[in-house]
Amino acid sequence: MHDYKVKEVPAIERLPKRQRHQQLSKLIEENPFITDRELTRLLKVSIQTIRLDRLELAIPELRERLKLMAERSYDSVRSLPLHEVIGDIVDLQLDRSGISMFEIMHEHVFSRTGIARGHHVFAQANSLAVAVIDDEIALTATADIRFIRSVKLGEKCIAKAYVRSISGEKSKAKVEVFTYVGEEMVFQGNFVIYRSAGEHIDEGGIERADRH
Amino acid sequence: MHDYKVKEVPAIERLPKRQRHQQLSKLIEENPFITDRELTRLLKVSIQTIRLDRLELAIPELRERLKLMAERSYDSVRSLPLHEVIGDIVDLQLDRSGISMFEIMHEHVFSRTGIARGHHVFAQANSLAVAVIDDEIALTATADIRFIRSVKLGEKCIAKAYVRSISGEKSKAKVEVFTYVGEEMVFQGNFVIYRSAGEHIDEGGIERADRH
DNA sequence: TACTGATTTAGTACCAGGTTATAATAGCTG
DNA sequence: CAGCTATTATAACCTGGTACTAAATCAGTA
Repeated sequence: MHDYKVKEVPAIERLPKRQRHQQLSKLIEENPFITDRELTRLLKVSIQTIRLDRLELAIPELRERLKLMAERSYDSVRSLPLHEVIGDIVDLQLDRSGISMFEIMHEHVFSRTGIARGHHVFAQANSLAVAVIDDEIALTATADIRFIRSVKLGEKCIAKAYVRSISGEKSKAKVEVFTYVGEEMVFQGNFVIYRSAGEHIDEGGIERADRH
Repeated sequence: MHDYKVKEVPAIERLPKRQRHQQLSKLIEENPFITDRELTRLLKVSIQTIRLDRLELAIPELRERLKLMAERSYDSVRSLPLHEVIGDIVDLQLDRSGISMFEIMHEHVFSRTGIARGHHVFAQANSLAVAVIDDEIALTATADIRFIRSVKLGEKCIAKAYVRSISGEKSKAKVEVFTYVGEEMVFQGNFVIYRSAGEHIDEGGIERADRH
């Protein structure tokens, strides 16, 4: 039984499936939270096809994907129940103070000078200022910042944030952040952070917020 | 109907449940990957009790926990774009003005609210402010910024930078940046940018911070 | 034309890890 | 004893799948 014949012909019109596979991979990579059912809508094929595709491409099911992501992050996370932060939080006292560490890598510097781009240093400080606020929603309102000296490739930035006032205005908090490399202060910022002040914003998304 | 009488009595022997709650919280915090069934083994109570406990303590089920963790990590993994200018420069007149465009994507927002993280909006403005300075080295010295309204997923931010002063101080330039979504101003910042001003700042041997 | 084989769709049974609701039981306590 | 809480049991249902079988569709080719 001469089984082969597909190989001999260049198989020009075998594209549709390949294309779909590419699209599928891309879609899932872009949004790992997508279900097969949602994918059927996007790719216009049956759910079985989606599943066969995932099987062929060795893409695990939604739950496995989320579990893998959770595991990966769990390893590197020091059990903060928190928001997203640039830099590693090494200490955090909500509504009081916080410390994060951020090492300047290649991708953070101007390649020609090895000097860190300002917004990375800012991002560390900003996300720490947001993280230290103990509230459901915290957004930066204003910031007054000073880059005291430039930070270079390989340096470790230690940012220390202090919540200065929660008084009076309930919906705003003032946070001071100082970033050091060693003993030396390299950045200083005064942030005003909007906070939800105990209000509950329900997006119908993930949480089940109400439940009583 | 006075619902409370537990309060009146010191409730000395109400401990077992409280204790279990404490243990439960701790166990789940230590290992968020644990299932209810495994918890029954550890706490020696029925699975219903575990679930009632989680209900009371507002601890979501395993899958929700993993999803939350995955979301947190997914957000932070995609921190800041690593390269050069953030946003697309659509117009640039060195030492005068510049315009860049930056679309807020999934990776720029808090997943729960769809609101962009401040440092991305800042990053666009900052990198534009640096780009507009016609010098070998340009670094942010200070910035005074205001987030006028929050920017949301899908919105296109148009940042316009104007170089306000090169006078007097040769080594500093003042740059104003306004960021708009449509007609609406969403961010405003005053940047002071250090520039090499013909002088040669020897940083790691190479010059020119940016551009191209 | 009929056969072959890949692809796609459909349908069923089953699973984990739950939620929701309802009821029964145990244990104390006034 | 009634009345209460806490616990356990039972059953129906849900999501987002896996595993398997089978049928339908299309393309090529002998």
